[in-house]
Parts: sequence; C-alpha cells; structure tokens
Amino acid sequence: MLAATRRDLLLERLRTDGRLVAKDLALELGLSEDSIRRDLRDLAAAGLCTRVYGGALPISPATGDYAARTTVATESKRRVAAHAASLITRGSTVILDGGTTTLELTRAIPTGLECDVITHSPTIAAALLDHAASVYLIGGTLFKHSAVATGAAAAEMAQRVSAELFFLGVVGIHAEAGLTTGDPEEAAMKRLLASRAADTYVLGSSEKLGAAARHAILPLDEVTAIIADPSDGADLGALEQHAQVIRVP
Amino acid sequence: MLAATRRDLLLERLRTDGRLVAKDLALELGLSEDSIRRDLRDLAAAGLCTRVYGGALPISPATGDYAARTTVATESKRRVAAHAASLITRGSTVILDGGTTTLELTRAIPTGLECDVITHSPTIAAALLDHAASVYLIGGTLFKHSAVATGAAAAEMAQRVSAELFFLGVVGIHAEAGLTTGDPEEAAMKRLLASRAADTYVLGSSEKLGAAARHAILPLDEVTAIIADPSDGADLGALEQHAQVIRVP
DNA sequence: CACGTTCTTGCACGTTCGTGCGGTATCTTT
DNA sequence: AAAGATACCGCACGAACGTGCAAGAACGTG
Repeated sequence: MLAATRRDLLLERLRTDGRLVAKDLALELGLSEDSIRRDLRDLAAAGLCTRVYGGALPISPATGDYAARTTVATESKRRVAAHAASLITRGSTVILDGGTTTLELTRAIPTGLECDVITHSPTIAAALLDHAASVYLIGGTLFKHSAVATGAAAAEMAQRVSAELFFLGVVGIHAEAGLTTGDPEEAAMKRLLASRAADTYVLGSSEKLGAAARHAILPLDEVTAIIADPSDGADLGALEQHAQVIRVP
Repeated sequence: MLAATRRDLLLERLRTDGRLVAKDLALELGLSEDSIRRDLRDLAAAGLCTRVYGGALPISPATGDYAARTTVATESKRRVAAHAASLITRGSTVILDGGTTTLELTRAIPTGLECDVITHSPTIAAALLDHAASVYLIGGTLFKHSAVATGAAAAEMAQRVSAELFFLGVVGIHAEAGLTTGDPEEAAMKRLLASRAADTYVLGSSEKLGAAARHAILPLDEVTAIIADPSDGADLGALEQHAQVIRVP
C-alpha cells in the first residue's frame, strides 16, 4: 500500500470511528507502530487530527452537540462576558438572556454582588445559586435546544417585569441582517425581553460578528450597544454605522 | 480505551448524570480509583469540573451548600428515587418537586422516556435538557436554599397546571407531625403542587423517616403513598396507620 | 545500465507518560 | 474521640513516544 493511500485511509477511519489507536492500526496494516506514529504525527502537523497518547482524535473533540457544550469558552467569549459583567452595579436589576455567552457572563459576576437578576434560563438560574444576587425565574415551556423558557406563559411573565439592563445573546450580528437567531419563538422572546429593559447590550464575541441566522431579533439601531471583541480583525466599521460598538480591550 | 477518550467520557457523564463518583467509575471502567482521581484532578485544573469529596460536580451548579448536598446521594436516596422513577409511564404528566431526592429521581428517568415534566426547580429542568421529556418550567422568585421558584408568580403558574403524578420531597416524615419542611413559603408551594396532581407520592429516603421540621406541608393521609426505604429498620408501622407505605426492595 | 538521491520502513535506545500500589494525611461519620 | 472512607504522595513498572541509524525501495540522472 502506498504511504499516501494509507494517510487517506487513516483519515477516513478517523471520521468513521472517531478515533485512531496506533497499536491496532499497526497490527491491522502490518506495519510497525513507529510508522503509524509517524503518520499520525504528520497528520497532526497538517492540522487534520489531534495527537493524543496512544493514538489520535478528530480536531473537534468528540461528537455532536456534546462538543458544542464542553467546548471551553473561547477567549473572546470570556473577554466580552467579563466586560459585560462589569456593567452590572450594586442594586441594579438586569435581565440575562440564555446561551453560552450569557452563562459565561453569569460566571463573571462577582459572587458577593447584590443585584436583581431576571432570567428565563434554568441553567443561568442554577449558576446563580451561590451568588448574593436575587433571582427571578421566568417559567414556561422549556425550549431544549437553547435551554430557555419560551411560549405564552413565558411571554406573559416577561411582560410583567422591567429592568435597567438586558444582556442579549445572539447567533449572528450583521450590518444588514441585524441581530439574528435560529428559532422564531426564541427571537420573539428575546425581542420581548429587550422591550422590558431600559438598555439592551448585545454580547458580540468574535464568532458572531458578520454572521447571520434565519430569524431576525432586532435591527442594530434598537440596541444600546454591542459589546464586541475586535481581536480577530472583524470589520467593526460596518456595524458602527448602525449601532454603538464597545470594544473590549 | 485511550486516556484522552476517557476524559471525554467523564465529561459526558458529568453532563448527563450531573455528578461523577470516583469509586463507581473505577469499577465500571476497570481502573484504579487513583487513575480516576487523577483524571478528575486534571479536569478540575482545566476548569471543566469541580472536585468534591468522593468525585466531582459540574462547574455551574454552584459550590454552595446545595451542591454539597447533591454529592451525598445516599444509597437509600438512590433506591427510593429509582423506584419512584419507575412509576412514570410513557406519555404521562408528572410534577417534580425540588430537592436532592427529586434530583436523584430525575437522573433515574430513562433518557428516552417521552413524558411531560412540570417543575419549579431550575436544577431539575437543567438536568432534563438531554432527556426526551418535554419540560414546563414554573417561574417565580428563586428561593436559594432549596433552589426552587416560589412566591406569588410561581403560585399563579402552578395553579394553571394539572398532572397525574406529583413527587413530593420533604425534610421530615413523622407519624404525628406529618410531612414537614423548613420554610413556610416552600411548604405552601408544595401543598399547592400536590393539589394539582391526581396522585401524590412522597419520597421517603431513610434519613427522612421519623424526622420533623418546623413547617407542615400536609397530613399523612392526604398523600397517595410514601415511597420508603426500610433498610435502616425505621418504624414504618407507625406511618402505615396514617398512610399507604410502599417499601422499596 | 550505473549511480546517487530521496523516501520509507523497522529497530534500538533513552525519555516521557499512564497506571497501580503502599504509606500517610485528611475528611466524614458515628 | 474513634473508625472508616477518601485523598494525596512517592515509587516502580510497563506502555508509548521521539530520535538516530541503517537497510531497502523508488526515482531521477548521466
């Protein structure tokens, strides 16, 4: 077998099995483990797999949505979340949207900070259990994909609250498409929550900038500001023509 | 199995079970507890879990006293929870109370079981995210100590639901004092939830039997049955004069 | 065809990593 | 306070790793 063919076979195996074990491959292909290791080393160097002790794994660890969840918050996400958290002052009332970025924001809130938090995300509510913040949970039908309460009951409850700040998580922030997300029901809920707060801040970690999803939440000019991380050189100029952009350092 | 794969598996377990027990994992994976402990230590160092005595817990659900209690799911609690979970049938609607025992019940529900769950506990709602069950979350003011929504808004929402089963968690089950808990507001909420279900089952792990707290929830004769674990030789006879008692094997 | 170059492969060596075990320290529970 | 469970530390052993080296194959060139 050609060495190049073998590399392809390894990659295909990696796709189907989700992992490569040096020992097994050596036995199966009738080669020494050294050769397999060399292959794995080269593939890893080419950025096609991740080398681990005993074999190799795909670049994105594991499979499916599990990967999305365990993915450690990107540095960008953390920076944006930290800055957003710094806007919360003692005694203020804030609404926290659902999502991984707002969860990161929740973790960035000082444990001892006394404030009022309103959220429709049970995940965020649970994360605030050991905080001094008092929590008002908006109930309703749980939308599994993004782990937030939605529906008529949630809307009714949301309509009765009001806050100073709303931290909005989105899927995409685009100069023309505005703020977007993947589900219409979710979009409506976000819109409603925004209407219940005096100021709305959008959490714009780098992967959101320039992206757009199917369902519009709000146009850019209806939010107070976008907290954005310009580190990847995204074009913030286009956004700034429609909304105020806060650059995190 | 690759060591790296094992770490991923642990993280996935952590997400589905909400906890990792070193002893069990060692037995299940055929490794020494030391290796598992090393894994847990590394994962904790990477900020992916929180190390606790006996295993590890997710980062988010706090490190406060509530989290501490979730670790020590006694064998008794597990048995009672498992039996309670077996009462839930496909397509049925159940109300789950908050608390550590009902959280254990939640984990005992088969992931693929299609049913409707109503709960006022964000922790339980979060634990059901990867289940087939559809979840209706009752919102309201979050009562930190037991991590459930209470207050007027919660009561109003609870009044509108109805279910076949209600699984009630309590602090004490006493022949004379009846079912009791530590907070009056919480007691009222439990009472209300019980009125919304056709049948109410009390989760009576061994440490509850014979105990009594300050605030009464219901007299014993107003519940369908107490699911009790008689393993520690508690006096079930006295209870049986007031309520039906289901002994778990 | 002859020769040198390059690439691949397997082996040997020292190094690193993962694992289990014994001992000791610490925590939990009675 | 004592007993049991759990955790951490250091050690030893084996597996996996990387490197250097030599043998062989494939290739290009004269």
